[in-house]
Amino acid sequence: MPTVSSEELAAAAGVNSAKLRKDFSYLGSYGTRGVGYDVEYLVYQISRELGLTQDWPVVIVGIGNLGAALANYGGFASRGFRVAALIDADPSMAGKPVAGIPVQHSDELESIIRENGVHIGVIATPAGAAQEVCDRLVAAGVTSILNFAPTVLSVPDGVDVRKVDLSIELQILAFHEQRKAGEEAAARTAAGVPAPAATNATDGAERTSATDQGPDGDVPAVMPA
Amino acid sequence: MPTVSSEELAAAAGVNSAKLRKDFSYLGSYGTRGVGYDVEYLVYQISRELGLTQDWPVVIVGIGNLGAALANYGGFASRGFRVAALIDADPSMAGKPVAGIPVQHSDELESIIRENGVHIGVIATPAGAAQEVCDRLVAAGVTSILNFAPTVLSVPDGVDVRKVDLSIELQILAFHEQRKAGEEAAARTAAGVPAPAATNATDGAERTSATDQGPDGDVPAVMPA
DNA sequence: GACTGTGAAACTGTTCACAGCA
DNA sequence: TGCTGTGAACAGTTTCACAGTC
Repeated sequence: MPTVSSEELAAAAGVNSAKLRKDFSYLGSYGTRGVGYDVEYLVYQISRELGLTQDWPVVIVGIGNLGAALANYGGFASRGFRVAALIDADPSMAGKPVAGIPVQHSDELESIIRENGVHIGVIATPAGAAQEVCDRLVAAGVTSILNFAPTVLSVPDGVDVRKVDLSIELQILAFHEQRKAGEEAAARTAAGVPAPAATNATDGAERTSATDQGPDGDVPAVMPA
Repeated sequence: MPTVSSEELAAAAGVNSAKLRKDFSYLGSYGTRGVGYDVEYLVYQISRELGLTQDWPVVIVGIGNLGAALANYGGFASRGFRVAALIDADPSMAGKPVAGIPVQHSDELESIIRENGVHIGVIATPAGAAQEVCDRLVAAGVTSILNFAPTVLSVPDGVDVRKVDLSIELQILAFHEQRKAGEEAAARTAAGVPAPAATNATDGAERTSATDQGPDGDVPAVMPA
């Protein structure tokens, strides 16, 4: 399949073709009228725009179950990430290979970062250690941090942090599950009990049920502490 | 602190107070004019709306590093999730306790689901096994699936799937990292090279740098295959 | 006086619909 | 003729600003 139309791509992605064309147009005019998009060229252009053509060395700090899972995760290499080092505070881990990479002790953290020109760090430590690790990473030159520890990290301006909460996706599922149950109940009791306030409390958040398996706005932005 | 104002909450959440008040108003009128929101009551109302007051039994299928990490994750219990069972296809895992819960063989999958009234399943298997596990979960009564395997699952209507890709967050960081580098370069070359197309290609996506550490719309919705 | 709740205004994002090109 | 690229219409979201209540 050398070319693809916006219609085909849109169907595969579960969006409408106008949106897809408009989005692509922001990257440039990479399509051909009457024909569609050249697949190979399009993939290259999008990859470049997203930074997939670059090599990003990353370090993973905290080699417990999660750190090991991340180290073994195959998806990284194909997206331009290279695990430059695995770091753990436990001296008995030092030297042990995980996913074929020997674990290094956290004393080495600063020199590893500097020698490999690492800008991206992954924190998979227990909550208690996360802020200290974060501070050391930043001091050594890391400017982007992916945090799996259940703490909010404070960082200086210019450093990006993204926090991944493994339970938030479950919570979103439970939220919809609850709605499903509620709708059944409402359907049974001919005229359901009205919601306390505005009618759009029960808004159009039904999933498209199409190919939509991604994390996106399905839940109010504000959560309890 | 018995009560809290929309202003205080908004500052803590990194949003503006009007938005917060409007959002809360969709749940009902739980505040008091001149006073603010009663913290305990507010937490309860939001928890209820999000389904946190319910007990959700979940099963985790695939007890490798990631499955074990999930089983050990403390955040689940506090959000109303109860790990009803751990399931793995490897017979040598059977009976072995992980996070204090004995692993069960996948032959038991259907009976575990039925006996525990499980509606939510977590798939942490290799990609190859995911669709089969998914089909069995659905056949046994699961209607919400959290998929960590790098495959898109097909499910019948009425079943929710959320796919978690551990590398997508890294990719978002790399995307911003690339922009940081690009901006520096542009700043150095007095008048930077113009983007191929529209001016808003480089849009206002700078992170607020405030308390914003969550996954939210920072990246185009359409990704390469 | 302080703070919520909410219409209306401003803005942002999506979809339509079609001119323009291969 | 078929499909992109894009102004213009539309829809949805956020913010303003203030009336209403404690």
